[in-house]
Amino acid sequence: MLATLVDAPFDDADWLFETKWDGYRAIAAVHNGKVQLYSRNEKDFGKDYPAVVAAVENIAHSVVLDGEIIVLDSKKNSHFQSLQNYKTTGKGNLVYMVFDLLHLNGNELQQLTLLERKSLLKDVVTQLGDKRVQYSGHVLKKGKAFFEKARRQHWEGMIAKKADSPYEEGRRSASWLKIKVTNEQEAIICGFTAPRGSRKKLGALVLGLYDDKQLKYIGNCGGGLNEATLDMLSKKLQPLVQPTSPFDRKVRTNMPVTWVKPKLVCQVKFSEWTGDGILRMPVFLGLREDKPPSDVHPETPKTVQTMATVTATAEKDRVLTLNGKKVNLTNQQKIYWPKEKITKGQLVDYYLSVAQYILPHLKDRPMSLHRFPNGIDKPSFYQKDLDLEQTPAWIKSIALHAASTGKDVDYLLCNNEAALAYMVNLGCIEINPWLSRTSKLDNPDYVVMDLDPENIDFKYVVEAALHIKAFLDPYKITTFCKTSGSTGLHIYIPTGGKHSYDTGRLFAEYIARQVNKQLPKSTSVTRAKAARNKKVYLDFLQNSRGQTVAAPYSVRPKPGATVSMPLQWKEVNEKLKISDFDLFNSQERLNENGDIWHDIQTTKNDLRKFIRDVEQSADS
DNA sequence: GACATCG
DNA sequence: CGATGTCAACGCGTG
DNA sequence: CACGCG
Ligand SMILES: [Mn+2]
Ligand SMILES: [Mn+2]
Repeated sequence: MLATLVDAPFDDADWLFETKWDGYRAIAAVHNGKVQLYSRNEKDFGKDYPAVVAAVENIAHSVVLDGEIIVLDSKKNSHFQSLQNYKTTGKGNLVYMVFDLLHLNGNELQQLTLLERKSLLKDVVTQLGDKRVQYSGHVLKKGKAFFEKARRQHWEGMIAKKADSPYEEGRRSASWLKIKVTNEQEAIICGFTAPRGSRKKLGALVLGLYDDKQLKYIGNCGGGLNEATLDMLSKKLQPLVQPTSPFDRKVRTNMPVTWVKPKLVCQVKFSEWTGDGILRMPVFLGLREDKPPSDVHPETPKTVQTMATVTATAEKDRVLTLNGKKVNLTNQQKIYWPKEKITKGQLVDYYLSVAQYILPHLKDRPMSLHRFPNGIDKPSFYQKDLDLEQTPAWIKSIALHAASTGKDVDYLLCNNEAALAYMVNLGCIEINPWLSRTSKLDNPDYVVMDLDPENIDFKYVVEAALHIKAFLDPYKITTFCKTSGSTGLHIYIPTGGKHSYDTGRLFAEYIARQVNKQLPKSTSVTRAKAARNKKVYLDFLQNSRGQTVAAPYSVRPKPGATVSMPLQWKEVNEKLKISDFDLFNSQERLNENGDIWHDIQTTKNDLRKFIRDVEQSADS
């Protein structure tokens, strides 16, 4: 379980607050006196910290502990530097500071509340009675005061945890928030400058990180480098020297640079980011040998999606200037998710933060508005027809004829941030675009298979999805899968706009019926609910003009503020859960991986062979 | 959520 | 003035 | 044509 970085402390009775210890995160599994100690990348720590192993060995139970390996100074502070020092010199008060208990004597505890788990953990630690294993305490509710203490003590920061939260394995969670006193950032060493004056070996480190998959220059760091550190860095960097810059773009450094392969990761602290994304006053803190360079991304404080900002942005209304238009945002503090206490303002912030990724999937597509003006637990309604009288003039729309009512409908087009924010302000929690665009309204860009489980375990949805992929793979047809964010999965099959809705629907029906033949027990192609109880409904009927599917990266009006998340096919497995992706953790995935559905519009599938088989089956 | 109408 | 009321989809399949 | 369904 990882913490989400936020930017300000808060008081809340549902939360508890712990010291943020500065060392290496480590899991210890103790079973029959045997100990496994490892990092969150499953790197074995046992050999590096035999003292910790020796201490936890004496625990008289079978346990799995979560904690941080640190060096405590006389003031009970931890510094990453001291731990580095311990590794080379063996000096310092090494402590395994534990804060969670996952298993106890064969019982899985993940589903207990945090407070229940910590209470059991405290008993285990007390019973052990070894100074090398300590229990990380907490304060309840008063986060602001605790943050002041963190500042005075020069801690790295504090962790806010939801008191009733379960333990979420391996995931970054909205129930654990990291609030830092100083800014820190992992960075990749990409080169170094020549030494000046009395300094030896090297002058400053040239740092970079991966932003949207691109290696980006983030500044030079000359602070925090003493003679021993310079010596160590120089030794490690020499073998990595290369003639050319690892950056795609030319970087402006004042000094000539010796470039190195971007392999070595370090931790720096800094005062702030400059406007053009450069670290101001960075100070080197140490190497992060536990981190692969590909994992180094901007750790931007999540100013927006937190308890913290709700109080900070406590104003009722906001006016944002987006795309040169003033967008009035009303009732920003209104609660849209009562249980999660997520506000309308947070929803706006989410969509603006992922706008660059979601907008390409919305451009020129008529929108079905599904409005929840009073949150997810109150009545909602659909709206397709805009009242152009009361719509800002800068909102683009298109008038389209509805066959069933014989009326013309003015559909909203969501082509920029301003329109997106406007939609959300109307109470649109989810974003429902057509499958076709204004340039070719009767030809969808993709055929969609909508997999809806009806009282059946999600693993059968995964199974059905993999069967659909396996069925299409032999035709060399590229398919894209995402969570629906509600209960099922969506599979998109790009058609290059070469076929009508009617044809696309026939494709989808053919696929659905074939897969239903393979999995008759667990799937159904019948829309009537009674006929598909305890089955996965292979819904092919969304492939029609005017019908919609929740867009990629759309939030859903569901508990947990889940998000429809594009997946790699290898992620479509037994571990996948709908709840893996929500309004809090989706941006981070996007910042790291970019839009993995970016290519869906340009993917060219040759469907000729497939069409032959569909026609053949229609004949017989 | 936005607007019209009522008391 | 605030309180209250009104309105905000559509296509497909089945019986 | 009304209704269920998403
Ligand atoms: Mn669905
Ligand atoms: Mn469906």
